Amino acid sequence: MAPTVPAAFPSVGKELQWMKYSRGRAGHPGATQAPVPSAGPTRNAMAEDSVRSVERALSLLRCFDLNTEALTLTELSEKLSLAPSTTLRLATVLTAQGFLQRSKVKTYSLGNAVYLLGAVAKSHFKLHNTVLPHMLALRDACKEAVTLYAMEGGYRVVYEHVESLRSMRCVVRVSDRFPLWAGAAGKCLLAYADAETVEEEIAKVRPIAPGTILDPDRFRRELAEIRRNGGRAVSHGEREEGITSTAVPIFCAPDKIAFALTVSAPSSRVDSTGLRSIFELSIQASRDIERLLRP
Amino acid sequence: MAPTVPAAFPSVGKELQWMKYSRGRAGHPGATQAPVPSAGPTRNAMAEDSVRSVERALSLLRCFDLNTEALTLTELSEKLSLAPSTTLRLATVLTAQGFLQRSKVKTYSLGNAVYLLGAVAKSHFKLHNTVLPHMLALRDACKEAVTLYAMEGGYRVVYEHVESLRSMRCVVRVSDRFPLWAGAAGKCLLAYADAETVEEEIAKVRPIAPGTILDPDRFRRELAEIRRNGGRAVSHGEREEGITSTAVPIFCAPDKIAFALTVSAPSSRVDSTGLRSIFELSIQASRDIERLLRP
DNA sequence: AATTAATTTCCGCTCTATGGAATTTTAGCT
DNA sequence: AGCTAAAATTCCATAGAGCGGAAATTAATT
Repeated sequence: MAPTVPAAFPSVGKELQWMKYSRGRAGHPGATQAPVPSAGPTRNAMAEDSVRSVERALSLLRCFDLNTEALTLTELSEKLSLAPSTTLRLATVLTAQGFLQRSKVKTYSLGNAVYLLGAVAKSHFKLHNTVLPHMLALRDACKEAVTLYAMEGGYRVVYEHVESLRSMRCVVRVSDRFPLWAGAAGKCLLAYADAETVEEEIAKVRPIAPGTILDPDRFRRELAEIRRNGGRAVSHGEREEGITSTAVPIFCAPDKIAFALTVSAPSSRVDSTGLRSIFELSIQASRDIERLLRP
Repeated sequence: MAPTVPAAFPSVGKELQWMKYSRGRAGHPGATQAPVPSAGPTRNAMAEDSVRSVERALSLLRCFDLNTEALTLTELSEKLSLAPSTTLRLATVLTAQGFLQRSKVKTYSLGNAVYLLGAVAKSHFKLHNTVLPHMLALRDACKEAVTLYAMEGGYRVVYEHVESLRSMRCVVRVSDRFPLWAGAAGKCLLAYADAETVEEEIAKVRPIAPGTILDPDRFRRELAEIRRNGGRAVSHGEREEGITSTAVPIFCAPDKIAFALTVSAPSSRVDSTGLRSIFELSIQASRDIERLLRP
């Protein structure tokens, strides 16, 4: 059902978790993507050991993302499919504990407790602390932006990012989420996903850039090709016009992908020999990182 | 009762929240401080609108701080005064949602959801985005470390910090917490707190550095003096030997302090004229920041 | 002022969340 | 290894926490 997320190196003290999303409900046309955390009556039969109110409270926190700074009570209760009274109660508790804050115009946003806890998490995050140096080195070698993606809840989300130093750069932010069905990282991650997940993603495809792969068969063939190449994936403007990017997998076990490591650049700066050297450097970095994340 | 925290500029979209702490239970002797979030049966009579399980789950998250990377189930349930079975259930839900992660040795630590949400909170945090530039400017002017503290749960916690560029520096980390009864920032914050809070803090005093003010009367007199000086506070090795630091208040309303802005340096680098200029620069920065946070 | 929408309070019912006790697993010793 | 103690996990009957509908209040809009 829900796209199972390959658990990352358990030893890293960092395991990616599944997340269930409700039907995408179109959303604002503006933002690239905006998944809706479901906390509603979608109580999938099983789901043992649920502490419903806690699950809901956490889903409430997840309603906020880089493009969603503030939400009203109504918006929250709609996103969560919860009664306004229930939503209010949860929001009140979260606010009292500093996980949310309320503006005088009665909108909620993430509170200082999240900010502070985030700093704590960051300081302990092995991923952050050990991988970033390697990404920096790769950036310096390629002179282009380097990003680390993981699959999560039907998206690829940015876990780490290092900007290029050129004045024209490709920039994303930690916590940004993009579709799996467009772009090198998406294909790389999907190449090692189960067929079910792949089909789910293929069903979502829609043209968002000139290079978007619209033909399902071509998409499937490309995934197979990528797997045959040990995970190397390229995209020419699939997600955004004029960007060429490469992706290589970071495995936590044979054929079990944890992350995709990408290098992104304006297409004009990348020729075929450049591409080859980027892959070489990326693969090397990937090997190093895999070793780092091992037990 | 619980030390009431002065609400910061409500308009900033950032309001500091109270938090209740149980008796300090000594804690490790190593770390400077380690408050224990109470989620236990200390259900203070009132406390309406409680969603107990959510409150407990949030307290569980708060068990982790910069000095507490991982905790076992038992440690958690002790910290929270909850039955192991209850703690396990909460921890399981938090883990399933990515707010916690479990290592193979069965210790819990903060999960990637916290890391990612923290990035979101940071990107929206007006405080972070508007204040930091001013702190950087102050650092450049003073050539010394600049830190922003707020009072919270009987501590002063670091909200922002900019390091000095000298090779000998005073460094703290966002989310670090220190006592209110030692150091310039603590005195500055207490100078505008209510008498009850002040007395609570005075009761906690113990010698942690050569400069610690042990005499209650002297402490009270100094707070009065600070208030008379518009909030300017100095510390000579009160919290840590060899560090001199200054603090000035950032008000959100007349006599309502939101933050303390400090400059910290090795005592050897600060003479009385240096101190005067630091205060001048700090006050100016404080004014600027207050204006920024106004609306 | 009138209308509508959003927020908040209230309350009775249901099923969730609880913690003690029992069981299993893990860790620590000899 | 075998044994013991501690920690983790499962189970379950029960209390009462959390739920959401509906009403009341407040704010926004015309």
